Amino acid sequence: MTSSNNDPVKPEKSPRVFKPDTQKKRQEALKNKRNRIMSAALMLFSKHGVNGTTVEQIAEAGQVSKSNLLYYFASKEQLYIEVIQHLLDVWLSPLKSFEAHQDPIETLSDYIKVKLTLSRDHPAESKLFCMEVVQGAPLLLNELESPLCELVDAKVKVINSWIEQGKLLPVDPYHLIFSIWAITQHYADFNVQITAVTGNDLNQPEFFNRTLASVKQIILGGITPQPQG
Amino acid sequence: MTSSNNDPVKPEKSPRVFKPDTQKKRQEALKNKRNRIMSAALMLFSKHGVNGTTVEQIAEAGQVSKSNLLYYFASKEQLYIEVIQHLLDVWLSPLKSFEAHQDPIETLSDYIKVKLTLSRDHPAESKLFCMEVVQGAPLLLNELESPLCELVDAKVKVINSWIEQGKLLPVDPYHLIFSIWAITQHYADFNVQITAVTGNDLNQPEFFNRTLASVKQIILGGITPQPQG
DNA sequence: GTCTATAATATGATAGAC
DNA sequence: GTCTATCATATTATAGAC
Repeated sequence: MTSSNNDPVKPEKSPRVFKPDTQKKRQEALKNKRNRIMSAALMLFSKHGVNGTTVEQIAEAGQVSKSNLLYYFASKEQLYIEVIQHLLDVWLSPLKSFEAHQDPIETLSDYIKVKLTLSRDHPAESKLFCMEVVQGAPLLLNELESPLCELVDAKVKVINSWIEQGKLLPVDPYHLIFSIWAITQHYADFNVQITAVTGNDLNQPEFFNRTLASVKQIILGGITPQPQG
Repeated sequence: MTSSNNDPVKPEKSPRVFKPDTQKKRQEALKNKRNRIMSAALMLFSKHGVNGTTVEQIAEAGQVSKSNLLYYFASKEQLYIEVIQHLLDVWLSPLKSFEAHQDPIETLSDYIKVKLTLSRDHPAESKLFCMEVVQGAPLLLNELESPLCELVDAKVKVINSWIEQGKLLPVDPYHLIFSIWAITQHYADFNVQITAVTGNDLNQPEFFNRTLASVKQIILGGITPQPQG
């Protein structure tokens, strides 16, 4: 990076053969470029769909040439697959964080907050996931189905145990989970409609907080046991 | 074109010049053909997106030739626009049916049922609407925004009046409406995921009823006033 | 109104120099 | 690794006969 090569167009690409960590830097640069491309692809895919996005548009947004992009990714489909797979990491993680020994209302409340925060901070991921599933998840389903079912089944058991302990009013755990997903993701996926109707979006802190409170109230209000007496 | 033309491929296209209602029949046939094409387009657009669907595929599904399709619709985009516009009729109608003088829980309950029934019986419409909005509703927004806002604002007033009368616990009306939309539409749009997780879909009557009951419980449970004492 | 070419273009992907 | 052609193909739309 300190070499005499100061090409302003690609400052990250000046590996010095003298340095011992050249290999590492090279790999980093490569990784960064791939990430940049994938990030650009995610954005564009989520806005215009996969088939509505050209390789050239992605290349431009990722600040590489079209053929250079195809050097890093064998094909557009391969790029799409990698973007989708990368999505799943972001997507499945929040569900892992709720456990039976915790207070159900608090746990569900946290989960709603995490999901709504995800909708605010990663709308492109939410939208692309949405479109993929809406269209039948041709790519996603094989990879998603098994881990998703396991995760959901585990959480269903947790919810059922809460109900048995009287900590939660009786409710179908599957539909409870679906409802939380549906509502929280709706604020990302349908943000255009929401903004059209309310004039607000989740990036406005007051609106975020109001939304969070309302969603909690609606979802949790019907399943919170009343204090006896 | 006279009665002797019994081409079996297109049985609906045999208008007899002798009959006085030839004009009418012709227009009907034309309308039917347009409807068939639009119906095929809706199905394919909802499955593969607009850009993932070719005119030829639509033509095949609609049982017309590609060039014949382009005789009825000036362009693919024009066809798409008409499909989307046709959607709105189906889409905005159910919201019209709730009024202030009715019982709120019953009214909201009916609305949820109507919306969930729509998800069961018109999943393609739901999905295409979803994809269009997710992608920013480039076509839809101009047409949708104004009538949607009016409708929503009117319903918000109804809900607020219910709350003032103590018939409904305090809740943000906008988020209540969004939540109902989100959950009910989720069962159409994400049906692949729901089937993957539960093994069921809304076309199974038991599952439909269980879903309806759960959604009602979750949505209405938190906003139904408790009987005093 | 319907069909068979065919034009016009867009786009994914490759070849080969550097 | 990156670039400049360029190929190969898919696809929208049109022209013109019937």
